Amino acid sequence: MWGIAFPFQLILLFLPHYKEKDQKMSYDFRRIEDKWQEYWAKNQTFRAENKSDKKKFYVLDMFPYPSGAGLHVGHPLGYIASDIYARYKRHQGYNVLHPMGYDSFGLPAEQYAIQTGQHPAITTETNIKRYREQLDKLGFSFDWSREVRTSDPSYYKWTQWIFIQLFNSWYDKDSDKAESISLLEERLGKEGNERINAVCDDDTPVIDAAQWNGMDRDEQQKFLLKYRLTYLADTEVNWCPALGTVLANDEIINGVSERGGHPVVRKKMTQWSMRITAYAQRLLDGLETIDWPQPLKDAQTNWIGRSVGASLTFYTAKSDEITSSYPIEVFTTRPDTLFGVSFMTLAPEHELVEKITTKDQKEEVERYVEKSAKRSERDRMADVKTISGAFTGSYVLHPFTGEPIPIWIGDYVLAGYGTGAVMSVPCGDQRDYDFAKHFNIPIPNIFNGVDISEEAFSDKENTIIANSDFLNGLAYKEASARIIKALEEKGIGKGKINYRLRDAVFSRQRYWGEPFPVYYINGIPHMIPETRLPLTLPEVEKYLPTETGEPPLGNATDWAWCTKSEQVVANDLIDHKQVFPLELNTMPGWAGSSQYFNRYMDPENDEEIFSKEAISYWEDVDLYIGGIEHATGHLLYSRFWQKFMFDKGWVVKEEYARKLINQGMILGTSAFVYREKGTQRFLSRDLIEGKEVDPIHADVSLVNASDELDIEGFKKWRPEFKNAEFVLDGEVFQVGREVEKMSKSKYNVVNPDAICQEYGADALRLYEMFLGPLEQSKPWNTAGITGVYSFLKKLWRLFHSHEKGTFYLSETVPNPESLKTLHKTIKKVTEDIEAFSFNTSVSTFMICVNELSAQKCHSRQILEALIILIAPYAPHLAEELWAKAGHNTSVSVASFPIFEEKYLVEDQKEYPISFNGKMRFTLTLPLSLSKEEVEAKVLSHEKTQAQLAGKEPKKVIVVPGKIVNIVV
RNA sequence: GCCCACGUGGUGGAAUUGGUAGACACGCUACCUUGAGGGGGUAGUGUUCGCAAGGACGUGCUGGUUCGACUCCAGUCGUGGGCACCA
Repeated sequence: MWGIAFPFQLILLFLPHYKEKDQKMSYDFRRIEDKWQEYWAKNQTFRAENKSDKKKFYVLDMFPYPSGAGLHVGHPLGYIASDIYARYKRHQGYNVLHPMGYDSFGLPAEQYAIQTGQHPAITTETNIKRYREQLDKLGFSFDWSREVRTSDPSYYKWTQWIFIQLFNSWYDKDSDKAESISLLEERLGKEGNERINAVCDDDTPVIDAAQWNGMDRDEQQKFLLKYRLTYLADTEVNWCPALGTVLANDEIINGVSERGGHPVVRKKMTQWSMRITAYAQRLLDGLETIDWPQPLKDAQTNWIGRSVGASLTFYTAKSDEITSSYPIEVFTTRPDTLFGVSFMTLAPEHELVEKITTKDQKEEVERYVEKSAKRSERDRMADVKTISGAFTGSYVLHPFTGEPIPIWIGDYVLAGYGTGAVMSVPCGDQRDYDFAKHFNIPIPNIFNGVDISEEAFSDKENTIIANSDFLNGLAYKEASARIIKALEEKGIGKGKINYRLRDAVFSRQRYWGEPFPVYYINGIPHMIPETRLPLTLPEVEKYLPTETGEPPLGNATDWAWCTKSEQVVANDLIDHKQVFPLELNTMPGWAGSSQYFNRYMDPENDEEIFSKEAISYWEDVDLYIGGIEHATGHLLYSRFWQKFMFDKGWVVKEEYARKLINQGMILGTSAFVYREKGTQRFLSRDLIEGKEVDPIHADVSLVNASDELDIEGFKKWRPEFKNAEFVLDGEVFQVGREVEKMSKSKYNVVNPDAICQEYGADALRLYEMFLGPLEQSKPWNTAGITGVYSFLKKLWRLFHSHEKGTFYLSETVPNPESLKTLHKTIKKVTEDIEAFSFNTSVSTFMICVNELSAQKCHSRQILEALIILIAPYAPHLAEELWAKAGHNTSVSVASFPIFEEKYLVEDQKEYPISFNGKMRFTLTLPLSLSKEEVEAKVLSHEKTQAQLAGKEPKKVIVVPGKIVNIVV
């Protein structure tokens, strides 16, 4: 009995003591992180106030679409960076707005609903919960009281509201801003539209006041649609039959839908459009005023595609067969080459083709038109080399020479760009040149001293015009100005700036999006009253298009608007007198994300989109972090809406984000095992040379830091390989590695939850930053996290006394060495955060902790400063140490340490001594020495003499405090 | 084809903006510590010649500017991204 009891008592004696010491000493990140996440939530530590004497700072992340897959380690990268910056700004005394929300309308939830019948709102709710849990685990300092969800009626009320405001506006080119539609009506009633300089549909007829006043209300409304900033138009759209929806150009990849990969065809449909083209120039100009990455600005500049030139009209020649003369408008960037035109080319889809084609050519032209209509965009794109076209048989007359110019059609001219017609100048444009060569059309040379026998000459800068009447001898610029003047005098043309940017189609044939606040009377759209917003999404039985091809909202039974009761009523009640059908389309994904950054400023406001006080305090986003994939989508549309809001005086800044950073993508490091062809034998990586093998993806969690496979784990994971033979290289089986996009199908997805569980959120945050520059794409490799994990443990140990086994800070005056280490760190870390160079600040922390550990520093003065420095990066650990150091407020409001030069002052320098620019040895010398003294000391040194080997130095360069270079 | 970004050890990357290339980590090697470990520690680790001291080479490639170049200039190759028969 005693024999057992004695050692047992011994254990009892030692265990509690041992455990206690162990617990105090060891870095128990799970307990610490749970504790502080709870503390922040309970105390609303990061709640931002709209009224404050402090200066504001707004740090914004692109809000996520809550997908069913949850977050992988690539998603939080930008959030960690912005969180560090937000926390840093709080330490600097700013009132920081750092919100988060969800872009929760979208196709995946809808497709899931189609498959399962589950309402998208339910899936969305579930996904959001999951996202929130994952985000919370990472210790972000979001002000969750400001959360927005684009699918929430209290939010999309304001998306609908903005839509109505756009509907009620038009763009006046004279005032160069959006104006109220009632102003336009007033002017139309007084003077017609001849003097109204507006952005409007191309086919808008010129009318006088009498004509306007003579229209009935419906006709007037139809006419106004030509001006409204959001309008209904028959547009040729990318119709995807499989999805039953229209896709934007940027939602189509290689001719198939981005989501699902279904075929896409061209089709005419009545759609809502946004007149973003009205803002083309201002969207370009605005880029100059904001600190956004150049590649992103380039992408937007490209997308807007401004080109300067002239628009002019040619008239077709009458003939016995074609008895009327038709105008053909063209746009050209080279009006100076007008005398070099030797043919015209129309897009096969051009409306005039039918009218001007002669009997003789009819068959050929029809065949060609038919042929090119069949070709998909994809074919046309893939097949750039083939030159094809057909002659219409008709001519236009040259506006100055009167010469007849043959009219051709060719599919290299795009119906959707410019006017769908070009004046072809083969000597000055390679495509025109190739076309002319192919069809034996003459190529007149209108350039002085240029050989065009092999190719066209398109160098504007070195152009001297010849054979061109009054343009002879002029350069590009002068010739263009002269010809534009001449065209204007003749009344057949003018200088023009053309944009590639198209108006944005705003209708989607989907269920899970914002309903339009629109009902129809006689096919004319009317807005429901603002006071009745939001118009909430109706329930439907099925989320698919209806059998008659209507959008999913066509399945709703209660989807009609009663103008008397001002509410949604059953479809049965539609009488087209009081009750009218509602719009069946919904808004696209980018609608909800185009103003969310302003709504965060005052998210609970039910009276206004945001209060005047809120917008005038927060103004704009100081730092916006997100992916570059939104360059020509969200980031362009949101700028457009902001400019509109600015015109209306609702926001105070024309550009909503001063600075933007694109975080790079985190790539996966896939692992491969190699199976010998035709066998069940797997070979370790080093054994595959000369063998024919099939690489097979292995889950990255089965591979350790040395690329060794857990064979048993692999067999369990892929039971079909249970009996496979594994040929080892010595003791181990090695896998191959390859960097690919992180994706489920490649088994290289790394889940942040697992990492938090094993190493903690602070380690994950540090590691994501340590990986490399924020903007750069970089591969993920979980193995490396042990580096920052050991660093955190080392940091923890720095605050504990090994002897006492407890938390320990000394109150003694710090030694100069430790002060130097600290201030070196303050300097570097401050510079790094300001430059968004988070990877280098993590290394700086490591160096700092290495040095302080070596110095056995326990000084409160030093270590408390270090806690604050590191708090933005590892907030949980910092809070815990801060509390242990005796503080009872959150470290997040402590002032950031200030760098003091005096601690870094050196009195000597280890000079690198180089010969012909190559460093040979170093020499420590006092910094007080003059140039001459340094030179003398260095030259007399024995190592210098050895290097010189008796030769005389030709020249000695001394840069005091930096370097000595001796030229031999 | 046009526009943009980027090329540094076995790997991720650093370099005070023209001044000691490879900081800090991962990995690897050897050793110490622990009952054991996904623990802690010490030393080494660009390539190459050499027992060593020491030398040579080295930032995609070729030139140039400079006392001195990863850094600036010209050209070139490669990788990634955007746009694309845009008149």
